Amino acid sequence: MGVTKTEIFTAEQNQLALFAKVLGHPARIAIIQHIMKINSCICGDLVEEIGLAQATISQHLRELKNMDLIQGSIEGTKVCYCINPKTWKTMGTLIQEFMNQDIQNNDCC
Amino acid sequence: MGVTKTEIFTAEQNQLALFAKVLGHPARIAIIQHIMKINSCICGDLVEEIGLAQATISQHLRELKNMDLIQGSIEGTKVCYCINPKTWKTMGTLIQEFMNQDIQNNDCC
DNA sequence: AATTTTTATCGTAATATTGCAATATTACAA
DNA sequence: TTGTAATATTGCAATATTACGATAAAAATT
Repeated sequence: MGVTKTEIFTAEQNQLALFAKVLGHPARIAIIQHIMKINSCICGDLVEEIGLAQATISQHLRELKNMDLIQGSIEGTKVCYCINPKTWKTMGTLIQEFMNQDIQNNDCC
Repeated sequence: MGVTKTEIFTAEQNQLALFAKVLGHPARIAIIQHIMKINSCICGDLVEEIGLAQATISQHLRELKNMDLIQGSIEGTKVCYCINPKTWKTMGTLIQEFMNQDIQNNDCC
């Protein structure tokens, strides 16, 4: 079917999965890393930086925007993107909470 | 096309994306949380716990196994699963490294 | 041996994702 | 206002994912 049965899971499980999903593509990882590395907003150099077609990059940017992970502002003909710190922190907390569950009693398998 | 161009990204970007991708479904989040909660390996009660068909659960378990995030051992007619602590830690380090990049100069957008 | 229990696999349908060419849109420049 | 540059959107093809019924396999129980 290709359609996820979100209704049988908690809101937290669904949100965590959505965040993980948007990070689940190397292009989107690379985009975020590039914004971080430049240490300011990026304006237009993503297509050369990452080797994908302009339409494809735009699509990945839209997905990151849909999750509110990045925000853009129009700067003439260009559009500048940067991380949305609030969502970034929300995501970080959710992921960390999930990852930090301690693994105990794992001598059974 | 539906096929990711992994060859234009670094091994680390691809691996991080693969880990994120496998966490990008609420059923797999729920499976991991249940194993953690039980605090030992789980043997067979996943289908009732999560409301998906047995074949679907088995498929999600296979994906977690493919990423080496869980390991199973046969216990009679049942199969017991637990977290693979080594991969879990590897993933945690990768994700944390990625998440902890500091957001500075984000007053530009 | 026949039955039951549990899990894996196969096949299939429905939907989602990835990628790109073509085109639209928007703002600036000449 | 005509052209140029940058980005978004549309439409499409190829592939991937999700879900489940049916069936297989393997061990335990009767």
